[in-house]
Amino acid sequence: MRIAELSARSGTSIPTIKYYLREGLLPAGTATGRNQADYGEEHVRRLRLVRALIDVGGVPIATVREVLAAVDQTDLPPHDLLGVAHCLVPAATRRDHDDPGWRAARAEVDAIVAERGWWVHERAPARDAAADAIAALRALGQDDLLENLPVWTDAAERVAQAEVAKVVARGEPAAMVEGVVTGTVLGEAVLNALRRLAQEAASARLLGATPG
Amino acid sequence: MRIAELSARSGTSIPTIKYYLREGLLPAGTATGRNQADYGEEHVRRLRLVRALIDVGGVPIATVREVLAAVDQTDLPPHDLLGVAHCLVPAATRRDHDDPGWRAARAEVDAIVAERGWWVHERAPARDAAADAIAALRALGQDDLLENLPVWTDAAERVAQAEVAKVVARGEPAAMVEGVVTGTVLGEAVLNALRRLAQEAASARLLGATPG
DNA sequence: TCTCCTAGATAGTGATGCTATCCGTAATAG
DNA sequence: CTATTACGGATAGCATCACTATCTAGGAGA
Repeated sequence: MRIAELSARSGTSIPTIKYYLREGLLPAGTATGRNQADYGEEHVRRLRLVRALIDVGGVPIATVREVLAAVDQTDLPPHDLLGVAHCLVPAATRRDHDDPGWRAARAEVDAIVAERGWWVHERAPARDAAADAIAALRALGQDDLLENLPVWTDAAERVAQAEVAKVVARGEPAAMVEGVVTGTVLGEAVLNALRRLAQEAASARLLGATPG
Repeated sequence: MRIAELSARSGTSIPTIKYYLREGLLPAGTATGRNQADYGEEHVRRLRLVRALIDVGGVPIATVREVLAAVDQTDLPPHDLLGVAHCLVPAATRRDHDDPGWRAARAEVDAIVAERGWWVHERAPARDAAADAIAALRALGQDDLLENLPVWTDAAERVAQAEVAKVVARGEPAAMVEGVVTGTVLGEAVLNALRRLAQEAASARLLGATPG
């Protein structure tokens, strides 16, 4: 198919598709002439994935490129599958990692990981990300909210277990990698939205209000 | 205190503080002369909150302004407390809401809300956000991952219940509103990071790998 | 042939989140 | 009592991001 059809089938404008081609988010079609190329189903699929990551997941272009490069590395050992998802954690904030408050939060995260018996790389970016957020809550004097850390950890553990099980059940490496990416990013979006809904429901229940 | 001290105490540059003042994220200090103003502890506190929302939560400036305006509306009825958090859900994507796939996803969300007996506003933005993500997963053919919807819903329910309980326990309205904002945004950051860690752990466990 | 489409290149756009500079005034150190 | 520094306020500039528009030269289909 030519670019016009790819555009129609994916709901993405032609200039945007060209931009993604330039940025390496989408492989070039097979050239059939000096200025003609042919796109296939895999381009439609890839384009839909890109749009989902960007629109729903809010993943920046540069990160999408990295992730897709990893996705296309089909010769990954199974264990490194989730390594792909590491690219998806935004780089650490500029927070001062020498700040005692931050170091305490980071130690707290490490303690949780150890206590749960989680096998996590010592330098996983998610450790820092968790520490950032915990440190921020403490700095704001919201320590009482952090009493829910065990609840959060439990929830994270259950959810992650179910998710990884589904992905592993696929068996085929390519499908697994794609499951990791979509599951991590879009699953996060689903979970966050459900949490907001549940919060509204819980507040209505506890404060005995009538919905507006 | 003057702006230099406010800058030092909050770790935010003076130009940035001036920018926040212009943008209405930070109330002006009490003027003590034609070109002098005095800032207090509440400015340090507010500035730290602003930085946490922006740096850790990734909340855009315009949204921070809306949220803070709501926070300062101290005469809210308790039930509307969580309404403040609604401002924090990013506006719906440009996804076509007439798309049948999206409408099905939205119906699925409504079914979950009904089944759980959640009391949620019919037009809550989180309903649309959840539908966006679910529709994207279906469009990408990742239906097997959506079999985890009950697991996600359970997790969201437990977490939200604990969180709302903590906030309600505070009693004082001003502290409750601040708890809603920080809990929603920073709690989300903590939860997402913990989920990533748990995923890595679960994958190591299921695939029997050794940490690198 | 005539018109439209195409790939590829280059440049421009609008939003966001700061950052830099200037001005006239005020505190303050010597 | 000056010299230096800091201040508030205003304006303008900058870097990044994610597109979007335009141009060129070359096919494709009627």
